[in-house]
Amino acid sequence: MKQQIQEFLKKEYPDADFDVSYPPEGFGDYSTNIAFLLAKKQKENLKKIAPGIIEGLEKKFSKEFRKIEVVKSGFINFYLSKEYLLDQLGGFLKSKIKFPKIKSQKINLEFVSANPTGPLTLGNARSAAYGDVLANILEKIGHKVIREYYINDIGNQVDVLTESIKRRLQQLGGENVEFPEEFYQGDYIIEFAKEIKEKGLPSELIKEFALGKNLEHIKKSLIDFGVKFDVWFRESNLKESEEVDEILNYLESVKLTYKKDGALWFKGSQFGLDKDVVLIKSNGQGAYLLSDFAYAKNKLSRGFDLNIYILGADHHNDVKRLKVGVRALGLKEEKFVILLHQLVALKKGEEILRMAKRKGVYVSLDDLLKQIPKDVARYFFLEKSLDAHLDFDLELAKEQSSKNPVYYIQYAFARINSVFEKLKYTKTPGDLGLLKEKEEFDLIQQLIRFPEIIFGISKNYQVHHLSQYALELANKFHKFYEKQRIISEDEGLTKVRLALIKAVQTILGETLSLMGLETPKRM
RNA sequence: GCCCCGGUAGCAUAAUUGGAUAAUGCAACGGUUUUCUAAACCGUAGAUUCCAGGUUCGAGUCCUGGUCGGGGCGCCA
Repeated sequence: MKQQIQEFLKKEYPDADFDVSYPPEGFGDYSTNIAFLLAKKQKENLKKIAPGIIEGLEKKFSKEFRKIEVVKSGFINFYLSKEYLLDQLGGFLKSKIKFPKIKSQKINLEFVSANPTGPLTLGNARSAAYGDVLANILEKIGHKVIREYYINDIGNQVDVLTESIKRRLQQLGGENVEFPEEFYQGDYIIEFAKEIKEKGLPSELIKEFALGKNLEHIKKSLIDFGVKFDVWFRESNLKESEEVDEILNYLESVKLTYKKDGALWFKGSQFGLDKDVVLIKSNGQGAYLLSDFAYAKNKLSRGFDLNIYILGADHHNDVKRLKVGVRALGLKEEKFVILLHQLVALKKGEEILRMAKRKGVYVSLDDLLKQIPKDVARYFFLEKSLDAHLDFDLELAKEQSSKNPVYYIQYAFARINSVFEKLKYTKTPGDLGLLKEKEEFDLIQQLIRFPEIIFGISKNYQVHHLSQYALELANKFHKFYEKQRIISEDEGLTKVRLALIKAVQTILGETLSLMGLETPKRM
């Protein structure tokens, strides 16, 4: 309905700037600020303009609303009619959730993409939970989504990894070698070394062994966390690809590259970067940025209409560079969306530590999942905006795990189920008109927002709105449940109330599964 | 020094992207169960939205300056 109002107003008043939003309680179901924005623009009196707008709306939506009115503040408020609400409820019961129509796009969603140099950290977990749910939502609304993980399997960090293992091997052999700070300090490196020693692997295979081992581990952690990828894309595949040559040739042809100190530079400063950047290092190897450019081009060549990246805030500089690169290469900028998530720090008592894989200072996703259930962990990340900085206190998380709001939502689901164990819903809703109570209509109103919320998130990527929504729906159900009896002497009423909670359960189930959470029948 | 993100109740966060009375969970206090699951419900208390200006019908949200915290400014990825 929200979109319908929006579309209608847009058509009627093409150059008006306005919003349709959910008002605070007591001001109807929807509201718009078009009246005073239009009044301002046309330098007209609000009182003169509003009636005309309302008249048009009333004509168009005579069935949907029982009241459309302008209030003192200038908002136009919409009150849904009982008939419309019941009609929508009927629709839900036939399991037809009508989503706003969209143009289906082929979307590449890249997330996590942690270096295969060790276990996933909580920062990676955040990206994993958020990306997974965003993908679910985009699919729900009708897009085709590929979940992609970019593996940085070449470059300096891989060499450091390999060298770290070699040193540990030497130490195992009783040699007294240095182990510098910049090497990977984690215990898993020692484990790798032990295994390599046992198997007697030759030194040239150490790199592949370590990468393989780490990747395997990463995949397993992600599966434990309920996250699956469609494509695992190796950076090394780009190395010999035509994309790299095309990029270099193109940039050269438009004179955006030059040589200096034995390296090949890209004139990023012409596009607003602080300084130029290296594409090919003086040792002849491509810099990571060259891979990034090639990767972007590669994604387009695979026919994606939209490419979404979810990156940690420590990459914010890369965002600029990537965007500049896309522009310089003449690729379509609007096909690239980059979302940054703020970092997750580690809190131990009063101390706050920055996670660092190399230093071995981190909590891994595995550690987390050993301490708290998967659903609690996922929800913890899903309820927060990407912009929120997180100081993660594992002890506190463990302690409060049983109080996590996720159980509030799941409990509503289970409660409904237990009613159905007493009395089954027979697939005939009966006379919906018997629904009269406030709690009942609050529930229906919340139900019909579901497609609107999903649509909203598919546009603004604010995944945490979904957990918010689920919480509200559960809240409205619990209130209803406490106040009104579902199974009663009154057969007709019992029937429609069963139908109502059936619809609630359907939508609750949808939100839970979109978030990748269990739908428990009992708790 | 420059760039990005944040500062909201004791704690952790929201606020539909400039809207109406700043919301939720945890923590605190009081109450509700012979009836479909009390992991619930009802109520009380708790906020100068970091500070100072500004923009306008309207600012937690935008602008300027400051302040505190996180991150980034490499021929590392």
